[in-house]
Amino acid sequence: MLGRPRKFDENGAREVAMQLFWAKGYEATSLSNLLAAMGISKSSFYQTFESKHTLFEQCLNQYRDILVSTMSEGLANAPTPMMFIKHALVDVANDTNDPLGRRGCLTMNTASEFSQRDSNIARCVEAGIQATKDIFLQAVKAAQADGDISSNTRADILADYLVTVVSGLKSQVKAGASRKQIINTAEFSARTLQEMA
Amino acid sequence: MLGRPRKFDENGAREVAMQLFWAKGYEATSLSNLLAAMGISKSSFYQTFESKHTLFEQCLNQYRDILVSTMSEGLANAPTPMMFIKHALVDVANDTNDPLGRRGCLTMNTASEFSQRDSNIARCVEAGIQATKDIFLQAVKAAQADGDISSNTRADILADYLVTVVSGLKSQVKAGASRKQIINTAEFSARTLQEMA
DNA sequence: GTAATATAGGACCAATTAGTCCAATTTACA
DNA sequence: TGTAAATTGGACTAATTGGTCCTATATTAC
Repeated sequence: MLGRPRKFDENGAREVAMQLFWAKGYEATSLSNLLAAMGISKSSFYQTFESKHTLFEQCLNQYRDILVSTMSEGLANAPTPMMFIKHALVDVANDTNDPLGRRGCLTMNTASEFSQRDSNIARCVEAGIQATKDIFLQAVKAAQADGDISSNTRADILADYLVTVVSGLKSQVKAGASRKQIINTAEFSARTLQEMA
Repeated sequence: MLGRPRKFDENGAREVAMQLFWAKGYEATSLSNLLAAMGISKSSFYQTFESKHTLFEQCLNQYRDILVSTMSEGLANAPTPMMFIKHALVDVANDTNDPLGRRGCLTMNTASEFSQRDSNIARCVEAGIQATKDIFLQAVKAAQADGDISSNTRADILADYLVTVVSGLKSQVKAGASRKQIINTAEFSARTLQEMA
């Protein structure tokens, strides 16, 4: 290794950028915003991350990876798969606590902002959705094996349903829904899985 | 009435603008885009609509009004309230047919883009959500009276649930979900209402 | 010491943005 | 015919955007 070593932590800076993109969206996050938050100069930025767009794609993937590992751990550590599912739904209500929480899901925010206009981004978005769907699918199959969820409906349909409901709940939070309302909707959705014939 | 009459149709121009905002979002729709689509000059634009932001608020309200009247008619003309609800869910699948359909819901798109940053917009968004919620509430109560939906769950909770699921479905379409997947999820959601004890 | 690399900072750029203003023109009605 | 109002189009702002480039400096390994 030759030359002066990097003073800032690349992953840390990317994490900061991800938080900004998550809260404000891609377009609304200006380069100045990024530089200020990341605490680096424009020169360092372009040397390290190539462009705003490249950095954004990295952030999208990082978000997905974090989400996947968080969910996987959640599933592994949950008392039962069904309790993991229920928690995944009801936990969205906690996003209502501080204003910072009302930022939705970076993947779905991105889908909304410009997956239609950028096929690279669209692929990142689809990969992100698929990743969480896979975890829900695992959980549903296990819950069906446990008898907590009826096997009359195909597991992949239930996984799609869960992804849809969670993304709907996150949207509602972002749109201003109350904590109580999110809890009610989440609990009802969980009940539908348990009580369907 | 004095002076030269307006050559273009104000409501028509607003409608065109609404379509653009709906498809691309507020920021991504530039003034040039608007002028070209609306077919008027910059001078006429500012004389008639005051500003891009003002026009956008008008479009949001117009969108809500159209949605409300469409849904109200749908409910009034449906064979049963339950069939209206089911149709509202399954019909989202038709958005997958042409790429133009994959633009989500203007109200929720707006919530995602910048309801956090603009309290006026946030109020428009909340009013829009409340309006569709009210119609679903009406439908649910009627379906409960018909015995098509159990009365064991409060109607307002089911209305919130419906708003959440529909917005989730629209998000999934925008993110690239297949028609089949939307139909499956929508039909399952409809079944949950019918079969819950 | 020297080569290699990272740093900060600032000059610079071309493009785009929403918005203002003005002049010239068109159209109606009284 | 004159006045009021709407039209177009273009000139013009001030600001911001993402991005490039250059210089000077700092820090490391060899």
